[in-house]
Formats: sequence, C-alpha cells, structure tokens
Amino acid sequence: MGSGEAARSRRRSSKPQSQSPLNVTMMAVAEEAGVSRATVSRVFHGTTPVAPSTRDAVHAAAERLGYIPNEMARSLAASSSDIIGLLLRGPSNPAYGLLFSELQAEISRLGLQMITVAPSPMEGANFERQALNRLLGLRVGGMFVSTGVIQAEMLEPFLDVVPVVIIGRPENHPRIYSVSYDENGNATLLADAVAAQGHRDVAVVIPNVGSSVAESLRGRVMAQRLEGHGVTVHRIPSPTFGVVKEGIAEVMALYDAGTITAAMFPSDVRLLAFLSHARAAGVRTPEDLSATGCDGVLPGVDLLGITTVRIPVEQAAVRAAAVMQSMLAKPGRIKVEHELLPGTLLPGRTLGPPRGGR
Amino acid sequence: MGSGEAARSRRRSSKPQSQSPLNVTMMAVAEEAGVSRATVSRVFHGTTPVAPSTRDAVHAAAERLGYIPNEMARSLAASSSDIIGLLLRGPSNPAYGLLFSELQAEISRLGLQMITVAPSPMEGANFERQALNRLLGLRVGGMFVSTGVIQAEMLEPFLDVVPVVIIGRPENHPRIYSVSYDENGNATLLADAVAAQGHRDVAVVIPNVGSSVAESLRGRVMAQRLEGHGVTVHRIPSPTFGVVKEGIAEVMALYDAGTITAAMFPSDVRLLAFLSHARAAGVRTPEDLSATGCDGVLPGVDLLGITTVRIPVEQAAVRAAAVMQSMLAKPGRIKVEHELLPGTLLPGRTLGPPRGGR
DNA sequence: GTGAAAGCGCTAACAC
DNA sequence: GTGTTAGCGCTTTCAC
Repeated sequence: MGSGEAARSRRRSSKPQSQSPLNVTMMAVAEEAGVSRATVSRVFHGTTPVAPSTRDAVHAAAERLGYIPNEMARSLAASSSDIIGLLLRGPSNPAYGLLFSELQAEISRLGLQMITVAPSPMEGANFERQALNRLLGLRVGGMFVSTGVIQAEMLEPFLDVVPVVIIGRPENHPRIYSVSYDENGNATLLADAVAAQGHRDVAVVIPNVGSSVAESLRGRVMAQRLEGHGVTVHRIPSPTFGVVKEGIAEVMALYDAGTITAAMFPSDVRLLAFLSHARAAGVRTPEDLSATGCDGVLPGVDLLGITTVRIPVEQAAVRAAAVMQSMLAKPGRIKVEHELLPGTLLPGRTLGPPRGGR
Repeated sequence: MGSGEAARSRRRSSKPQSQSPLNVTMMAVAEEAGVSRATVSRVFHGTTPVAPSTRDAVHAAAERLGYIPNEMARSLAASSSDIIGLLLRGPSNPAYGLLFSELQAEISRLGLQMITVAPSPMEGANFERQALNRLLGLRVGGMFVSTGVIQAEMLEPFLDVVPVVIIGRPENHPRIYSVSYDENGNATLLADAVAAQGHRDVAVVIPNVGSSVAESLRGRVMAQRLEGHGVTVHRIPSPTFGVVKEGIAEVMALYDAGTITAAMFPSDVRLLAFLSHARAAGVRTPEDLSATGCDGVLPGVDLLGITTVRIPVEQAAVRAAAVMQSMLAKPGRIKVEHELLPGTLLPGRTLGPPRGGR
C-alpha cells in the first residue's frame, strides 16, 4: 500500500469518509491484494479465468476489508442487473404476502435476487405508477407485476427492454406473459356449489374493475354462472376502492326482506367482514343465510370453516420464476403465453341449508 | 439535433438499443430541450434556481421522451440515496405483511421511497445476511430491520454510514434505535388473564431464540409470570426454525394425561395450528382445554374468537418512519432510544373454564 | 442562470 | 492471466 493516493481529491472536498465496509471500494480491495481492479472484478463475476493464487488473495483481501460490492455501480457499468423487481399490491393481504414469500424462495433457488415495492395503499393507479417507476428507475433486470389495477398498456413501452411477467390477475395482452389464477374457473366452482346446494335467490357482490380486476371478474362470472343454473341473482356493485365492507348493508337488507338465502363475496376478506357483521346482527351462517368467499389462503381458514376456493399461489410462484428465468436466458425469444392455474374448492360450513325446493 | 454523435461507440459494439423510455438519458432530454445536462439535473432535483422558461422546456422534453431517471446513476454520482430499505422477515405472516403495508404508506407520506427484501424462507440467519447485503449493495439511504434473527452486531459496522431502525423485535443495542412491541407486557397481559381465569397447570410453548427473538421472549415471560401467580408451568421447548406445529404433540400429551387445563402459544399461527389439531382430535376449546395466542392481526381474528394480544403494528410503522425521517435530516444527531409499544388484550372464546379451585 | 468537465465505483474490450 | 482504459448516466464544483 502507500502511494497511488496522489492527485485524488482535487474537487469534491474529500469527505471525512467514516470508515465502514460500505466505503470500501473495489480499488481498495485491489490494492490490498496487490492486483488491479479488473482482476478483482474478474474474481467476483469474471467469466475470464483467474489464477487460483490471485483468486485467493483477492478473496482474502475482500474478506479482511468487509468489501460489499456497490451494486449500483456494477449494474450501471454493465447496464444489466440480475435483480428482479416485484410490484406487489397490498402486502397486508395474506394472498399477496404468501405470493411474496413463495416468489422470494423460488428466485433465491434460481440464484437471482429480488426486491419488492408496493404502491402506497391510497386510492388509485397513480400510486401504482409511482411504484412501477421506482422499479424502472432502478433498472431492474426483470419485473413481476402482481397488482390489481395497473393497465397492461402502462407496461408496453418497456417490454422489449425488461422481461415482464404478470402474476395473479387474468391477463390477455398479446405481448405480456402471464401466470394467472383461473378466476373464471374459481368463480364457476363456487357458483356451481351454491346452485347445487339448492339456493334460488343469491346476492353477489361485484367490485369495480378499477378496484380489483380479479375480484370484479369473480363477481361477474359467479353471477352469470348462477343465472345459467336458473338462479335469481341480486347484483350488488361495490365501486369504491379498498372498502371491504361495501355491499354488506345491501346484502343484509336483502336478507331482512327475505329475498335471498345465500350471498357470494369475491374474496375471503370481504366474506369475513360480512360474517362479523352478520354475527353481530344475530344472523346465523349458514342456518339463516349461506355465504361464500374466495382465496383460501388465510391462516386459520380451516378453523373458520368458510366455503371458498383456494388459489394456487405456490404454483404461480414456481411458474412465474421459471418463466422469468428463461426470459432472462434468451431475451425476446420466449413465446408469450397466458397460463391459467385452477384453484380448488374448499367446502366449508358457511354454505348450507336450502336443499329441496325453495 | 444532429452532430455530436461522433466518435462515440469506439468500443462497446454499440448495441442496437431498442427504443424505450428506459434508454432515454438525461443527455437526450438536454438535447431535446436545447440545454445542457447540468440544467436538466437542476430542474429535477436542483437546489439551484432555474429560469422558469428553461424549466418548462425541460419538463416538456422529459415528458415527450418519457424520461425515467436512472436512479443507479443518480445515487452513484451523488453517493446518497433517498430509498429506504426494509428487511422483512416472512412476508406471508400477516403481522409482517401489515407492517410492510403500513410502513409503505408512512414512507410515501414523508416523500421517501421504500424497497423491501425478504430472506429466502429457508432456515438460518445466513439468508438474512444475504438479504441484508442486497440492501447494502444497493447503498440504500436508510434501513428498517424487521426480522427475527439478525444479530444486532451484524448491523454495527454500518451504523455510522446508514441510519438503521429496528422494528418489532425488542432490542437494546446501545447504538441502534428500535421501535418494538412490548413483548414483555404482551406476555404479562396474557399470563395474567390465564392465571385470573383460575388455571393452575399450564403448558407454555417456548421457541428457541434462534427461531424468533420475539416469540422466545413471549414464551419465557409468560412462563415466569404464571409462576409468579403460583401456577405450575410446563415448559415445552420448540427449537426448530419455522415449524409452527412443534410442541403440539407435547401439549396434547399433557392434556391427555390430565396434567394441564390451559396451553399458551407464543403466536397466533401456532395457536391456530394447535386448534386445528385439537379439533381434529376431538378436544374442545375452551371446555376441555383453554388456549391463547399472540399477535392479533389475522383478518378474521374476531370470528375465530381466539384469546390473544393485538400488537400495535400501525403505531410501530408511524414511529419508525418518523424516526427514520429525523435520522435522515440530522445524521448522527439522533439520540438512540428503545421505544416500547404496548399491545392490547383481545379477550376471546378460547380462554375459559377453571374458575374455582383446580 | 447556465455550461464544462471531473468524477461516483464498476465492467468490459483491448493489448500485452 | 493480468493491467489499462474508456465509458455507464448522473451530480456537482467552478467559471462565466
């Protein structure tokens, strides 16, 4: 060590640089090991072979100094990043939380890295845009998009620069690969179960597409399918973003009027909100009124005994990660597909009574 | 536009650069607006004033080109970042998921950005180290650490370079600010409730510190507190990482032997796992055996009617974000504190019977 | 108020 | 197998 230091700090009033591994540069490691920066670089990611002795020396030096490579500089210089970004809607929803976990596990298994951003949970797609930009600003090497609202078109400009996989939400954009829950099938499963139970008058809560593409689809399909069975459907729109209690009052009113014998909710959280309310109002489930949800990932779903559909989160994670890996391997050569993963009906105690006629 | 382009691409076989906003550089915006790069930079973050007309021109140009600033280059050049990193344990746990959401909301409110990384959910603190390094490698401007296992000492080398706030887990490191749930208080609340109910023989499941600092603490305090009430405690260790079912068999054995009238679990997930098992085994709660959990954040916790403590996640998020903001504002000048946020007892239906004598 | 230019820490030709 | 060097896209003195 020693010289070399010269003529540095001409400008930039050479900060005090409190000593910490974070300030250890590749240059420092190189000096410590008595090699050039290039060699250090090669030791770390090099495709080029390096003499074993040199390699060891570099590793030792890095270790000694606690060197933590500056990922920003790396990916800036290489103009490529092996960090995959995940754009995740509401992490407080167990379904998304589970997806996060599973994806992380898969991505790690594949030797990639992942960082996650979530939109501020305030209303609107604007926050999703911001979150998207956060990821793009970081120039991630790939993106998972799992969010209810972002328009596929928003992603369009980036498709040939960064691999994108949409997860969860049913999507049909011809240029975007998607791994989705078969919400059509899920809704059908539930509607069939309700119809088979003999219900003839059913309320269905249907959120706005703007709130959640998946939930909206679920609601619409449920309603339609029920009608296919000759059931009278009472559609209850839920236009407001993020308000899980919306529609409950309407359902209760229909029940009080003796109009319905069952209510279908497009998600478990909504169902739970309803069940709390119903219980407080002295309405028994399913003796007085049957009710169904959708998602099935809540811990304790078995204890709650709700009738719902379990969405295949784990499978989705596995598929999405695999697809991402191949996109990374051969950029632009992957044929766009729209995978649909079927859920499974979780029979529960909240679907009951009306068996015979009305 | 036109010239200037010369003598570029001498090396670096000038990639085809498919056109996308991601390839639009500040240089491009500058040319489009007819100003210099420096000016564009000033328009975006500049403290230096810029002529209104110039400003508008730049904004217009940026808009037109769909310019997305390269955050890596920015923070590399400025050697500072306004991105806060969140190191989050198990996002599939609703308690962590909720924390993620709430923190994101707070951070956005404060005009900061946040990215989240989670360790691969496999055993060990090694993966937590990796996740930590991912954040450090990105040279984040600050860090929230909310993870059960990472040693405070691991963070030590970075403390004077990047502000760190530990969230959730009780922590007493003299140099690390922490905003924690008062697990001591939480455990006490529960133990007192169980004792007050008249239970004299209670099983307590106690995880290893290595699995979860918080859960381990809860278990130990519960046991101790119960003993303070003269209750006979049956400690059941749960040494294995991530196995929520651990200890259930032991509890059931104690119950079968008629030894205990209540069992306390250090988390709601563990309690739920137990309840499923118990129900399957025909054991009624609380008629046959009382049981308590801890966390209280699960959606549907009211319906489940479990006796637990609700941890103040929202408050923790607010405090942590506020502290981070002040640390960012005056680096190194914030007095380290260890805030303790009390939880609230959620009385439920799983704590019952033994009232009178044994 | 604005431009020129020197780096930030690193990668990747290219030469030896 | 290793060193040299020109950038990656941006910020920030410094001069005008």
